[in-house]
Amino acid sequence: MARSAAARKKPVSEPAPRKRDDAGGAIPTEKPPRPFSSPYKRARRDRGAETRAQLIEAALDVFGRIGFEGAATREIAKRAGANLAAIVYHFGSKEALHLAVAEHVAERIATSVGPALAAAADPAATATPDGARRMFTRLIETYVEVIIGSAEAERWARFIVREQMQPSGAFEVIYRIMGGSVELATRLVAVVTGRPEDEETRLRVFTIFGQVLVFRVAQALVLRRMGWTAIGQREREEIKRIVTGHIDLLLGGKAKP
Amino acid sequence: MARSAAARKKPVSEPAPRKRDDAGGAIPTEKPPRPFSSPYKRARRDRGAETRAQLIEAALDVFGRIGFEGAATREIAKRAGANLAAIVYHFGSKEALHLAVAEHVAERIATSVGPALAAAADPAATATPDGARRMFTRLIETYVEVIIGSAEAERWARFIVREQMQPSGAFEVIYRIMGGSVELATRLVAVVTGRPEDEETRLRVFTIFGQVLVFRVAQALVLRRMGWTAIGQREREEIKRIVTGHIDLLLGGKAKP
DNA sequence: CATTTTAATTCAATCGATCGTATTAGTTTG
DNA sequence: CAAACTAATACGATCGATTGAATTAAAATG
Repeated sequence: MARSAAARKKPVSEPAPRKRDDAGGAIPTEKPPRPFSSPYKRARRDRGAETRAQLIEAALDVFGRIGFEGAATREIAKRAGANLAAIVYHFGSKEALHLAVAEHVAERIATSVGPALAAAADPAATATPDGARRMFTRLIETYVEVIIGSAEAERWARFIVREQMQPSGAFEVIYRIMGGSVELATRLVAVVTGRPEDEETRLRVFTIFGQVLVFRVAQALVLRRMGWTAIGQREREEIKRIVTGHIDLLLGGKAKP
Repeated sequence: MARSAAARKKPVSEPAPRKRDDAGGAIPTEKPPRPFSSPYKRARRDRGAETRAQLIEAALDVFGRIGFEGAATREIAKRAGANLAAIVYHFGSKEALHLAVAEHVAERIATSVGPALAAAADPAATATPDGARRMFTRLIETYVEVIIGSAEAERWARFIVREQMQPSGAFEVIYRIMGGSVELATRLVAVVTGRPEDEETRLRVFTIFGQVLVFRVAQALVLRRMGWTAIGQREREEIKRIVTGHIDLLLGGKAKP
């Protein structure tokens, strides 16, 4: 009864034109893409795109800091400069917004590490142990920049780690890109060491990722211990140097440069 | 007016007789300690100790999983088998309970890694690089057990990681024990490598801790990637083997066993 | 030893505030 | 105008916290 009116009004449950086919290797641009140039047919300029984007950005921050249950939709709307009803209008529910944030994070990560991933997936570049090692090192350096570099990644990390500790439906979305990265990295390491992609190799890859990850998830401890106020370019280069040096030590004697 | 009655009744804001002098290296027993034998003066038996302990245990779990803001005091009280009002009665507020949990975690960690820390701090055992290496390896193995070992430690870890990503007053409490561990580990590594405790050495120690930490903060990813359903004894031993092997590779050629 | 007193603790009921969501009227735009 | 979108308000549920009475057991008293 009371449903009919609502059903007529809202385009919800088809979360947005933000949807892409299936993403994959494509590299989306930073800004929300315009639908077309302007055949002004049904394609009215998506006025709500900006609101959606701001809601997602605000939600990413609030969900990451406070957690899903604790996060208040009013706070998210306020930070996004949007109306409270906009959340339900654009996404359908708080939970759907949470999922949209996960998809956004997955997309942004794909954008950030996509080039390095694509390069590493090139069979030609990974034919020899030396080539694989160079690709792997580059991949890890990229991860250093992404994971502890950008302020944006700080928000991603909070959101993702929360999902790790209490996985929800959003974990599935995140896993697609994360799992692929780990899988690719494992293949590279297997080539470098000349060993199969067995349990040991997979675990070793995780420990290498952990060497970067620690600077993100234990950052409060790191900053205090190191006497740093922030991890800037200098600190990042130093971390890169240490970690790549460790990789050389761990994956066998370093080849000539 | 309405205050006088309340003021008379509650012992709050002096959180409990649970308070110890300053803890430190002492190893508290599991059960709440009796005040004295019984000079039956003012020392009545602390009936509320058990309720407090159960509230802290329940709060540790709920805070760790849901986060501070999202956690419901009703849920905590329910899990503790206590009344909702017991939280305010024993701790004063939800936030004070959060701090009490942090202190509890710090105490329990001190108990768990205390022996390994004390052994590692013994000057005699760390006089030679080989001795220092053995101590460091033992320390890391202890951390594997603590961080990804017991079910209890799993709850600690969730709580601590949350504090790292969004430090609150509880971070200060946790840092006391964590910072000391990192400092000691750095000293050991410096002895092993024969290098000073400079920035590089400190960073290297973090990367080694990261190799363990990753199995906690990215556990959902690890489980799915490895095809595990949980990290049990077998998986833990495998992780220990990998990480200690890495330590040998990283800190210089392994000495004879 | 029996009783009363007293403080510590637990309990159910309840408060105002805020939560996510629903509803409806109004505004903007092609 | 019709569709897309925002603003404002309402609603039932749940939040952390408060209250005052009931319960408990040690201490004081006779």
